[in-house]
Amino acid sequence: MAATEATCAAQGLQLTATRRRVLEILLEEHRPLGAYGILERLREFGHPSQPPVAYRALEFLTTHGFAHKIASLNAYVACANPAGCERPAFLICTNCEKVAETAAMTSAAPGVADAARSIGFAIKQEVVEAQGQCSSCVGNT
Amino acid sequence: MAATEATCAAQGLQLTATRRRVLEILLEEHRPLGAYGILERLREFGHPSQPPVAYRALEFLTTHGFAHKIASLNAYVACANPAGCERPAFLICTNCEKVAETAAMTSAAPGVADAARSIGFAIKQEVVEAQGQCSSCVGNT
DNA sequence: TTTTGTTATGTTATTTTATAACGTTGCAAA
DNA sequence: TTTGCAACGTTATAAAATAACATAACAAAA
Repeated sequence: MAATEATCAAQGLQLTATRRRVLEILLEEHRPLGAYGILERLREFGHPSQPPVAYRALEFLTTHGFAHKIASLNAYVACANPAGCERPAFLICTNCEKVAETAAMTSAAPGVADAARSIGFAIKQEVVEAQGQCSSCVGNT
Repeated sequence: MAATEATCAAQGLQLTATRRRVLEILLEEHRPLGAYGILERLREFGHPSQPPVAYRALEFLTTHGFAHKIASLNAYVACANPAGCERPAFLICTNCEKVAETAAMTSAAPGVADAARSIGFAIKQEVVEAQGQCSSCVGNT
């Protein structure tokens, strides 16, 4: 949260009340939350809670790397390392639903980078999401 | 298509009319098609076209590796190599919408595999999707 | 042959996820 | 002091996916 505030201050980004609240909600949960789950939480706090409210905040947060969308779940998580987040990849536990974010310094998927280079494909963005069981859940279910 | 037929025959899978038609539709398109796009095409051919029709066929096709879901697009593509498809990864052109499938022999994302190992996470499935521009589209848009 | 189990289909309705569109507000720069 | 811009509030709707339940087709068991 502090890192996010710092980044916003440094870059002149407006961390408005709703945006901040959505980020707080994501940080409190330790698992991905759907847009409508976020809306529910916002409602509890008396915020406006029509869908665009959540989607706008999420767009801001994901655009600037403060949160990420997990495409295979249609859900959102706070970034684990907002200060220096590049090419994030995710380990999604199908049992407890928690998500670990790997802060790969280099590409998480060099095999893909090689394949891309060989056919002249210019990669702009990577989505790398692994599903499985976290250490606490291995063996269960 | 031939490979798919062979696999179905070998494994006792029923490649029924609708399933076959959906796969043909995906093979004809050279780009990912949403479930409702598929339904439209089915309708043109006089097939029943309620949503579950497409989703059931897609579930069959994806479960057995004859097609893949592109999670970041909520869309589907025919598998480029149904005979020996493991750990597929995708290069998605944001300009022309075509998708190249890389048939990585090993994990497309070893960085993630390493991270997983180090925290005791057991990976069951990987989603690797890169967005960018294909060789024909680099420079455009 | 009839019954039974299984797999696939047909259909209606609903849920879940996401965006379009349009007016308003707050604030800073011209 | 108005003009421009970014963010917000709200209504409506689009797009994606699934729940639920009835029917059909067919092979194996009785």
